[in-house]
Amino acid sequence: MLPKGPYNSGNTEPEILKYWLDGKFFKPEYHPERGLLSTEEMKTDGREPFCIVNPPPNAYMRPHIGNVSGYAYQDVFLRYNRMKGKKVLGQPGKDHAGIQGEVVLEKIFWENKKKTKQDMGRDKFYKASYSHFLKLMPMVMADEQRIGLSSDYDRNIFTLDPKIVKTVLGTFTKMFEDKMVYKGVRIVNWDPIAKTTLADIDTEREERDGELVYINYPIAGENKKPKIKTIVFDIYGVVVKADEQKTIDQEIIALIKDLKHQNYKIGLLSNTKEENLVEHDSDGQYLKLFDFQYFAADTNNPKPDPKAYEKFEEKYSLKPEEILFIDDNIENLSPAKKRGWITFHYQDNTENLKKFIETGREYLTVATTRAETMLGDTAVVINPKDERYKDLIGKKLILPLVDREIPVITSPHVDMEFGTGAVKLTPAHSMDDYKMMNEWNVENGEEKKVGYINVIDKDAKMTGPIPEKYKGLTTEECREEISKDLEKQGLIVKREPHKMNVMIGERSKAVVEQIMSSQWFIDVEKLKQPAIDAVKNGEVQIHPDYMKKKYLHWMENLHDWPVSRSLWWGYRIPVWYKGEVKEEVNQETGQIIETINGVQVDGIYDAVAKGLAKVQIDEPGSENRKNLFLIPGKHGYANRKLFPEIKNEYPHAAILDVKGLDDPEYKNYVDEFKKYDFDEASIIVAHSLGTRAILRYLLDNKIKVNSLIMLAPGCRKPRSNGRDQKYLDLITNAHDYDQLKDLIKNIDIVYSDNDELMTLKNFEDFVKLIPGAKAHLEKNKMHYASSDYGNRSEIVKGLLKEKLDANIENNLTKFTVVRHAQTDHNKIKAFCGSLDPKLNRTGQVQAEMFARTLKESNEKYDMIISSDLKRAKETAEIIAKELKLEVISTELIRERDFGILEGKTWQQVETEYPKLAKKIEEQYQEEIPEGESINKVEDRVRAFLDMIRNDYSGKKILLVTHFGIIRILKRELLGETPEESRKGQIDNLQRFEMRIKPESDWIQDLDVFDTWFSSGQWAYAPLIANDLIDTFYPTDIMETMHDILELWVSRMMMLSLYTQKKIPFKHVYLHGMVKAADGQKMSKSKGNVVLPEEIIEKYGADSLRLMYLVGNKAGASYPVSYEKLEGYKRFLNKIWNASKFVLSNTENIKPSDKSSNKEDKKLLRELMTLKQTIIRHIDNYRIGMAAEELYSHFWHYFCDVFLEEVKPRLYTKDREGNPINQGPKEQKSRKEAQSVLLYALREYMKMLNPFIPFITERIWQEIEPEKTIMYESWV
RNA sequence: GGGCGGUUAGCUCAGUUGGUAGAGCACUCGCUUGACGUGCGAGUGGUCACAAGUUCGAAUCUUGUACCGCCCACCA
Repeated sequence: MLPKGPYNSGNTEPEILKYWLDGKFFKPEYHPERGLLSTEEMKTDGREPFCIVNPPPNAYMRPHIGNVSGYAYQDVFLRYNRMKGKKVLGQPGKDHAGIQGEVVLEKIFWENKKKTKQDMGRDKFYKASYSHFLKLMPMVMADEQRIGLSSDYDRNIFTLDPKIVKTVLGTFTKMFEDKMVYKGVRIVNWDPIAKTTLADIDTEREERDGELVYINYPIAGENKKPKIKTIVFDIYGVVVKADEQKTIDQEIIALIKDLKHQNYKIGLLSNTKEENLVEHDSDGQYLKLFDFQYFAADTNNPKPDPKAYEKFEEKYSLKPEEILFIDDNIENLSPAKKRGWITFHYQDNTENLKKFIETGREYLTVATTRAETMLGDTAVVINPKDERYKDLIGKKLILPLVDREIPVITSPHVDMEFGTGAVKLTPAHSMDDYKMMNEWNVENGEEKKVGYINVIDKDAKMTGPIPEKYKGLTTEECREEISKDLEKQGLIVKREPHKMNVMIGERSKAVVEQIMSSQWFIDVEKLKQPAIDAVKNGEVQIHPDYMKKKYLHWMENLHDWPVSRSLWWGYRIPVWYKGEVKEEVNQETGQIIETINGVQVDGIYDAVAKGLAKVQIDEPGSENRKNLFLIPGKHGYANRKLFPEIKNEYPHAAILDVKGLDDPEYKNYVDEFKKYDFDEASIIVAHSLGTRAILRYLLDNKIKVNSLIMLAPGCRKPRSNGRDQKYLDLITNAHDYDQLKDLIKNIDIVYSDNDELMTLKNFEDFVKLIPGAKAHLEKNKMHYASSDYGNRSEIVKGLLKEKLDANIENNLTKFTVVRHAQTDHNKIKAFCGSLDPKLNRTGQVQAEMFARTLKESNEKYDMIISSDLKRAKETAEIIAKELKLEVISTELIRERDFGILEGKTWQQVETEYPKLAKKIEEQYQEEIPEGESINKVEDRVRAFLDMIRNDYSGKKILLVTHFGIIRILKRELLGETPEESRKGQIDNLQRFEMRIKPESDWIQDLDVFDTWFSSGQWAYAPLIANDLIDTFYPTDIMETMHDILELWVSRMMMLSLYTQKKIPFKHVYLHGMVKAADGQKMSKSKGNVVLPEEIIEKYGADSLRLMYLVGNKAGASYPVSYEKLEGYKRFLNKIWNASKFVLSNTENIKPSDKSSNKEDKKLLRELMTLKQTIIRHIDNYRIGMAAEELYSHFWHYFCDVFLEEVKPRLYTKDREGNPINQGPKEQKSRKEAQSVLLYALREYMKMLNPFIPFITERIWQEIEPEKTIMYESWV
C-alpha cells in the first residue's frame, strides 16, 4: 500500500536509487530472466546492444544545469531501449578539463599550499592534480546518479586514466606513421610573461589609446606613381564669407592659393555656391576668392551623394589616381574613397598636407598603429578594386629604415576606406596579415610568394634581420624609436589618435604578441572527407536535422588543426627529442629555425630521420623495453598476428626479419642475429623454429640473456627429409644444456599440446634434458595454451609485461638509506654537523645489531657508501664487516655544518637565539651564521646522486648518512615536499628505501594536446579501456549540447572514422542551452546560476527531468521555469494519488486488457494509440512531444475522464453507507473495471518510466514488489 | 561580412507527411473536498512578424523585407 499523504520525492528518490544500484540494474550484464551475467556471457547473450557514451562532465565540479539536462535526455534513451529488451550500456566518464582544469588546479594549489605549478615541478603537479581530481570524482558521479542517469558507474573512467591515455597517444603515433601530423611554423598568440601560447579563448581584449601613424613607403626606382594633378576640396561650412570664418580657414586658403601657384588644378565639390566663397579684403570689400577649374554641386550635404564623385570625374574626365580629395568631415570621406580617390582629412595639419601633396607621387602611404612591426613587413597590401593604386600592383616598395624591397600585393580583405587603403603586411606578427599572406601565396604560386620575417622574440623584444639599434628593445620602446627615426627622415605624413584593441593574456594580463612558433598540426584533409560523407549519406543522423548544415559548413571549411598547447595538465605529446629543442630566429632571414641538440631540423620527419626524435608512447629506453626482440618462426601465427600486436604495444620492439630460418644453412640467420645487440637486459620472444635458432646462436656466442620466452618451440618429431632433425639438434644436443642455465636467467615456454607435430612428451623431455638448469627451471612457468591459440597471445603478453616490469625494477639503482648509530650528541639531541664525534657504546651495539639483522634477512647489497664523518663511517664499517663488503666514503653526504649552533641542544638554541630558532622552525632554508646553507648541502647531495647515476647505476646500495641528508634525499628521491620531509624525527639506524631511475637522454615534448584531440576519441576510448569495443561500438546515440557540434562532434567523427574505420555513433541528439529564469545566459557574474541540486531538493529529480523534457524540441534553448517545476511536481502528485486510488480499489485483482464495457474499451483503445504515438515520437527523436503527450493523456484523459467515469462502478456503498452495485451485472462490471484499471496503470507506469523513473519505480514496487520496472517491456 | 536559428494567447513555449490554432502559467465564472496540501468543468484571449508566390486550402512549402538571438570571421 502506498503511504498516505502527498508524494515525497525527497525520501523516495534516494531509496529507489539505492534499489537500482544494489540490484545492478544499470549494468548491461543484468538480464531480466537470467539475472546478473558475467561480462563474457553478456557479450554473447544474443540481446541487441545499445550504448551511449556519456559526455564527461568536468571531474572537479558538480554538474551544472546544462550537464544535467543532457543526462535527462540520455537516460530516456537508455531506459527506453532497456525496456525494448536490449543490453544497454551507459558509459560514464569524467573529464580533466584541459586548460580550465589547469587553471582551477593552480588556484587550488596556490590557496592550499601557496605553491605555483613551477614550484611543484611538472611531475609532481601532474600527480597531485590527478589524485585531487580522483578525489572529487565521486561527488560528480553522485550527482549523475541523483538525477537517475542509468549508466554503468562501475565502468566510470577518468579521461586521464592510463588506459585512455594510451589510446589517445596511440592515435597520434598512428597518425605520425600515416604522415598526417607535422610540426610547422605558424603564427601563435604568445604570452611573453607566462611564456606560453594562448588559444583565442584564453585572451581578452582591452581598449587602449593608440596612434594611427601614416608612413610613406618609397616606391622603388622606376615604379613611381602617376602624379597627383587635381586637388578637390569640400570646404562647406568653413569658408563662406571671410567674416564667418570659424577655425583654420586662413591656412587652407593659403594652401589653396599656394597650390594654384604650383599649377595644380583645384576642384570644389560642395553645395556651397561658388559665388559665396569670398574673402573679406583689407578694404572691407568682398572679393571673389577662387577661380575653380572644376566645380560640382554636392546637393546632398551633409550626407554627400555617392554618385557625386562619379559625376564629377565624368564631367571633367579625371583619373581617380590623380586626384587628392580633401574634406572637412571625416564621415564624408567614405563615398569618395569608394570611388578610389585619395582622401585626406581637412583638419590635418596643412604642413603635412602639403608634404603629402608634394611627395605623394613618390610614396605609397600606409597607416599603422604598430610602427615597430614594419621591420618585419614583407609586402604592402591593397584592395584589388582600389583604383588609386591599381598601377602599383606587383611593383616594389622600399621598406624605410631597413632598405628592403617589398612587393605590393592585393587582398579583398583590405578595407579601402580605412587609413589610406594600403596596409603594411607583417605576417609574422598579425593573424590577419598571416592569413592574407597564405591566401596570396595559394593564389599566386611560388614566383610571387610572400614570406614572413619574425622580428619579435619570446620576451617581446625586437630581434631578427633589423638594424642593430632596435635589437633587444621592447615593442613599445621600438615603436617610439621607429616613429622618431621616420619623423627625422620625413616619412611620417600624419598621426591621428586611434582606439585600438589590445590582446591581453587572460591570466597574466600581459600584452599578447603574435609571433611565429613551431607547432604541431594535424593534416585534416584525409580525415574530413569520411566524416562529411557519413553525415551526408545519412549514416550518421543529426537531430535536429538543420544542425546538419552547421556541421557540414564547418567541416567543409576546416583547415589543418593545431593540436599542441603549452600546458601541463593533459596528454603530453608523445614525441621525444635527443637533446634540447630550441626555436631561434635566424638573424639573417627572420625565419624560425628549430634545432635539436644544436642540429637544425626541418620538421619532425626530418628529426626522426636524423635520429634526433622519436614518436612513440613510452619514453625511449627508459623502461628498458628497447631490448625486446621478436623472432618469428617458420609458421604464420606469430608473424601474422601476435608479433604485430606486440609491436603495436611496444613500438620499439624489434621484429627480426629472419628470412633464412628454414634454410638449411644456419649461417644465414646467424648473419641476421649479428646485426642485433642481445645482452643481459634482453627479452627475447621466439616462435617455433626461431626459438631453436636463437638458442643455438646464444649458446655458440655465449651471450647472456635475461629472459627467453619460447613460443611453440616446436619440439617435434623429425621429418623424413632430415632437415627438421637438423633444427631439432640445435637444442637437443645434451652438451648444450649445461650452458643454458648460465646464459639465460629465465626461460618461459608457451606451447599447446596440440601444436603442430608436437607432443607433451617431447616437451617434458626437453625440460628434463637440462639437468644443470633444474633449480632455475623450477621458477619457470609452464603454460598450456588452448589448441586454437585462443589465449596464447594473452599468455605471451602477460609474461612480457611481467618481464618488462622486472627489467625496469632490475635497472633501478636502489638505496637502503640508514642514519648512523648513536653518538653522545644524539643522546642529548644536540646539533651536530661539522663536529665529528665517534659512536658511543650504545651506538656501536646498535650498529652491530643492525648488521646482524641485515645479514639474517638475507638482503644482498652490492656496496656500502657512507658519509666520511666518523659516526657514519664507523657505523658503515661495522655493517660492512658483517656483510663482507667494502665501504666507500664521501664528503658529499656529510651532515650540514650548523655553524654557531653546533653542539647546542634545541632548548639552548631557543634561549640563546630565540629569533633564529623561530625562523628555523618556520623556514627550513634559514641560514645559520657560520653554517652551511641548505642550498649548498642540496647541491652536494645532487652531485652525489649524479655520481651514483654515472658510476653505480643499477646497483643495490646501503647508504649510511645523516639526519639532514636523509631529509634532502626524501625530497629528491621520494618527491616529498619540504614540509613532509621535515615531519617527525629520524632515529639512529632508522632506514628508508629509495630508488633512482636511470636518467634518460630523451626529452619529451613540452606541450600537451588540445583537449579536442583527446575528447575527439571519447566515443571509443572508454570502450577500449573497458574491453567492450567489440560489443558496443559503434554506439547508438551521442547526446550533447548543440554548441559543441562543430568543436566536439566533428572531431569524434573524424578521429573515430580514422582509428576505428567505423562511425562512432548512429545518431547525434543535440539539446538546447538551459537559460536562467530571466531568459539570460547563466553566468556566475550575473548571479543567475541555478544549481540542479537545489531544484532536486525542492521539486525532485523527476520534476526536473520533466522540465527538461516536456514540450522541448531538440536544439532550442529554454529557460529554467519554476512555474513548470511547480506544475510537474503537481503532476507527480497526481500520479501518486491516482495510483493510490487504483491500487486501493484493485487489491487481489489480476490486470486484464479485456472488457465488455464501452468505457473500458475506449480506454484500452486510447492506450494502444497512445503507445504507438509515444513510440513514434521517441523513435523519431521527438522526446518533448512524447513527454507532453504522456503528461496530458495521463492527467486529462485517464484521471479526469476515465477515473471519474469508473468511480460509480467501483463503489459498493453509497454516501449513506447503504450497499449498492450488488447485482451480478454490476459485480461483473466492477470486476472488469478493476482489471482494466490495474492494466492501464501498469501500462502508464511503464510508458512514463523512461521520463520519470523514480516515482514509477516506486509505484511499481506496489504492483510487482519482486521486480524492477526497468526491464518491463511495453514497446 | 559569412553561417544558422527565432518571430504563434498577457508570460514561457509546443505545433513533421500543408486541411477549421495548442499546452502550462496567468485571468474570469461555477462546482468539488473519502485518489489528489487540492482537483474538476466552462470561459476570456491570437488576421500564427510583414509582403509576395505555390496550392482547392499555408503557422506549416518558396522568395523577399524587418526585428531578435547564436556561432564564425573582421576592425591595419
